[in-house]
Amino acid sequence: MDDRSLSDQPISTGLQEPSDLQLTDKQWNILDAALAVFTEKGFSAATTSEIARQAGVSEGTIFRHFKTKKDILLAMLVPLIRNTMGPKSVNSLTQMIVKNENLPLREVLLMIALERQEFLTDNQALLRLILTEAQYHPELREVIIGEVAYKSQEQLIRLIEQRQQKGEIRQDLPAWVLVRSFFGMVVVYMLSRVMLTKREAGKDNREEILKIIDLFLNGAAMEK
Amino acid sequence: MDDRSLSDQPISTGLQEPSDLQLTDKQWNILDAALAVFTEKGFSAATTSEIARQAGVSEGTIFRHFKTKKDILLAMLVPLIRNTMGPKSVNSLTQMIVKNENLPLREVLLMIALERQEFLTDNQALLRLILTEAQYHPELREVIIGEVAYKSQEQLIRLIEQRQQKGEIRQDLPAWVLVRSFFGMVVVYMLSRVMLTKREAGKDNREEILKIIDLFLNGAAMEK
DNA sequence: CTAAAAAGTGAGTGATTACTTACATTGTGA
DNA sequence: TCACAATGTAAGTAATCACTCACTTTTTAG
Repeated sequence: MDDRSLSDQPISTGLQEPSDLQLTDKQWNILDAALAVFTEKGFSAATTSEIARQAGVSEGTIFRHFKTKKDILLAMLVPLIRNTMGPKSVNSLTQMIVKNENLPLREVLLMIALERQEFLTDNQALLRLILTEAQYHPELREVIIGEVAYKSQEQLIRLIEQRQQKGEIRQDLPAWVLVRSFFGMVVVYMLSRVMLTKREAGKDNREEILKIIDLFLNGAAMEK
Repeated sequence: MDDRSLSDQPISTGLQEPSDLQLTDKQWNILDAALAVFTEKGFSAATTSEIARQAGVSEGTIFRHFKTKKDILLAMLVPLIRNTMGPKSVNSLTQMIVKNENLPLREVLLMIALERQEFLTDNQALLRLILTEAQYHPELREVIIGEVAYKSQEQLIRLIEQRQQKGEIRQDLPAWVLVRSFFGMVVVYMLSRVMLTKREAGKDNREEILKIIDLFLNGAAMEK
């Protein structure tokens, strides 16, 4: 009925990770429904009665398992970030970096950008919810920064420093400037693609991403 | 009492622009209070009674002037974007571009980045509100894209094409790739600066921005 | 000055909210 | 089989919500 349900989302298996094994089927149903309702309406506009309806349980059952509405949000998002989004992001970066040490930087960056794009389009609604609610729930903000942002940046810095040592890229700029700049170029490209245009996701934009990588590597200035 | 009040915000004069002259003092008070409450709690969690309290009027007065709560939000944000944020952004870009046609691109980009940074730090809360609520109110989204995003991009594209014709920068990349990439580098740098670090805004980061511009112009690759 | 219109008010309005409680059902260990 | 705990539920609960209305005050026009 609801195609944004947790079970259809690429990220869904997150709630079944080790540290969440104590979750029963019913609790999982509730969090599944909560994801759908929260992503559609936002935390404040979502109601516990609608979550109950979509989960197929009574409202009392919800409050048997979760003390407050906010608890539902955090019980859903924090493990999702900590156990799934975070490791998924960081590990795929780590793998791509160590497995392709001898590939040209250009190729590695393309792989990273494409993987990032897939992740972003697959989990659009969820990411929007997380970033929106991070404004109002500091616990969320800390988990995102600590488990995803910081660790991902760390991996990319490793890649850059690896290539700096090989003499492939400039050593007169700190690695974090290169990392954040590349990240910014790619993410803003993808966001503006989604927001400003009607083009379908994942359609023949490999060439465009290659242009951005070209720009990142060779710069905008005319060659002398 | 509330240091986020409209009258203290750099953008505040927006509501007094020509097309809003029909606003009375009381209406202005209400929108001023609405800005404070909406930015603090978000649209859904904000209550009309608190807006009334902060505006120093009764709740009935609010609904005498605005039909619904959503009307308050739009009556506040749409003119703010259309009459102030939009023109301010676009005009300052236009001026910097035409006034400095003979300055090195590096200098012009620095001016643009610094001006952007000032705008962003001065209007942080307001921008957060706008981007958050744009998710749920398509009218807002359209105004932002049409009045700010599209027109700003247009100006930057003009700058890039101007410099492409002068042979200063590469002509084998479409202007929009250069524009969005530069924008992404700068904005993500600023956001990560605000979110990940504790550094005070506007403090000695001129050098860092210059590094980003250097990267944009000359690329990450080792010079051959 | 006056009368009508506009603006302001605070006490409602019914609907809805997150959450509770009293009770029923189910699962479990001996 | 039975006692008891865990789980589930529908009908609450008080609070709060956006919004209205009957009425007073202020502004305006002739």
